Amino acid sequence: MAKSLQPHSSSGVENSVARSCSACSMRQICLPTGLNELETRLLDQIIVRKKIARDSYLYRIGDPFTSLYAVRVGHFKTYQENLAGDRQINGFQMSGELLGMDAISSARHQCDAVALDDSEVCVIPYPQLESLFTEMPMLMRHFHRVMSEEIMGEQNVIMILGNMYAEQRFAAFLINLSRRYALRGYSPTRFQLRMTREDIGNYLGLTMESVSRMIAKMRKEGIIEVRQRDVEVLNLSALNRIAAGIDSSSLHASVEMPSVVTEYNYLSPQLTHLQRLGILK
Amino acid sequence: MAKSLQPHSSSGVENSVARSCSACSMRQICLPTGLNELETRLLDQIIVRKKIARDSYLYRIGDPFTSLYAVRVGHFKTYQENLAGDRQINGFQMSGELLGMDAISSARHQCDAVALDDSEVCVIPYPQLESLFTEMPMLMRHFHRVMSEEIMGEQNVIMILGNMYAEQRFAAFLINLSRRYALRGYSPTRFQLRMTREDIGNYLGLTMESVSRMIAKMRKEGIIEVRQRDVEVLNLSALNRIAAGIDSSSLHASVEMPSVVTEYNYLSPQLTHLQRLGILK
DNA sequence: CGTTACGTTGAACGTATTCAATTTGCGTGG
DNA sequence: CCACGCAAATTGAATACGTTCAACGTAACG
Repeated sequence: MAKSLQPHSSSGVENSVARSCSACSMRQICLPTGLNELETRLLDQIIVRKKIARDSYLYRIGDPFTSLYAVRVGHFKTYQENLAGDRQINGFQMSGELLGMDAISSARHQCDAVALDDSEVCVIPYPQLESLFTEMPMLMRHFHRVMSEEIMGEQNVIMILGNMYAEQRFAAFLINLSRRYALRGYSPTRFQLRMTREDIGNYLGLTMESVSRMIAKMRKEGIIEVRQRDVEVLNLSALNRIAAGIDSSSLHASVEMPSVVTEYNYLSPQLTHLQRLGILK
Repeated sequence: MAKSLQPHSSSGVENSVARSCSACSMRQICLPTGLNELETRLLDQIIVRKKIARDSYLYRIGDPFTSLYAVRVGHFKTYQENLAGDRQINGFQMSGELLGMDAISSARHQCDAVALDDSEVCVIPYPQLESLFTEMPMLMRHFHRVMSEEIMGEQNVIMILGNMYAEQRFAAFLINLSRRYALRGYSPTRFQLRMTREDIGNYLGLTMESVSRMIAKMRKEGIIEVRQRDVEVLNLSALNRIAAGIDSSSLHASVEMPSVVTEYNYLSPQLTHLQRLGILK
């Protein structure tokens, strides 16, 4: 194998392991979950990394499908486009999440995937991945779980879009982000929005203006604090109540009170009631 | 193997093959697609059939996940439920389609699945199915395509719910049904709605009343004829234009005119532009 | 033939959108 | 360092789309 093309290699002994799945902080969330050392190494051998600059495409609608992509660093959005040129954002992806699974059946990508930050992905050639499945049932099983999670996640979006008011939608959106950051070891209450208000609105089936109004409302009620794209969740249970649609807005949301809604456990691998109900991913 | 438990067996030589995938009219659409005779037989061995009466559950939210289900006869709806008890229908399933894939990751069903007709399903024990994948790469690959199609289908719903007006939504709904019936050898222009207006509205993020009004509007414009649940599509290209959002309603929709929208091919296994755009499944 | 579930239609209402004006933040150049 | 220009975000007022509420129809079934 050729030496690293990266400048500033810390030493000459830097080898493939140093940049392998085993050394990746996302290995408990990403594809190698549950694999042993040897298996991880086998998976490593088919993966290469790739940097994607902010606002540039990872892939585009119609591109031939060759690989899945795991986000290593950064964030992405994926969207469809209709004949009139309107876009619908399907989701925002962060580290450890897989992109491109919707392209398997048609062999062409069905979405555009755009980096929201300067990002880095692991390129996973799909035919080789499928070949590995035969030798590595654990990998296959986990892959199926990942696809199933993707389906669940989209069902949650369907619930949001089909059944919720603007305020509920935005609350559900924040809760979802909160939980995903918590899973990655980040704060569930303080994080940055990586996307514009317009992107959020598009994703939630609202306009940018409506999103802005929901933010203003929740700020006024002391549920969140937002400066630019920095979000602080001040009252998560109020957010949960709003998303669940059991918050009569006559109640003072800032008053913490025993609630019917079970507080969810940010780190539990088990699904909570709220997740099951589509409020969380 | 025991003799058939069914009454009225036409003869004593009726064996397992007579009720196998090889003999099933859905084999080109369902799981055994692409398998050879031997492989199909292996798949058969893990499958049993089950009848589900109209309005009864195939599975319920929270049920332990043991099997996937392929619809053999009849129709189903699947829906999620939120804390307030509101339901959101995720989809309607017809013959040859697979149910339960959203349960793989959590090992519990995430939806209720209810039969809209007296129906029959093939019960596919999931652990055994996964075991087969190791020996039958074709089966595995097709399964991945099926899951990927499920993801695509849900992305289409997201597009409908996030981006379309009531009229577009209903048009997209009809087009989707039309195409799926066509794939099964039925008429793309005459079919029965198996669900109530309320179910349609729920699925499309509308009320029953709105659906009713859209039907009335399209009838008045000569695009469809509807009597009870019998639908006849009189002007499919108008329907396509409406769904695509390129139909200025000032134009007389009943006048057939050259359109930017490519007429889609009902039977092509290839994805058309419209499908890709989320208007079709 | 009444009962019930499902569907249609009309009118008033409400939520989110549209359109427009302003504000804020940030990068660039004078 | 401030001025400028641009993109993103906020806010307000008018409008529109679909909902809600209510009354009426229609078909299936005992």
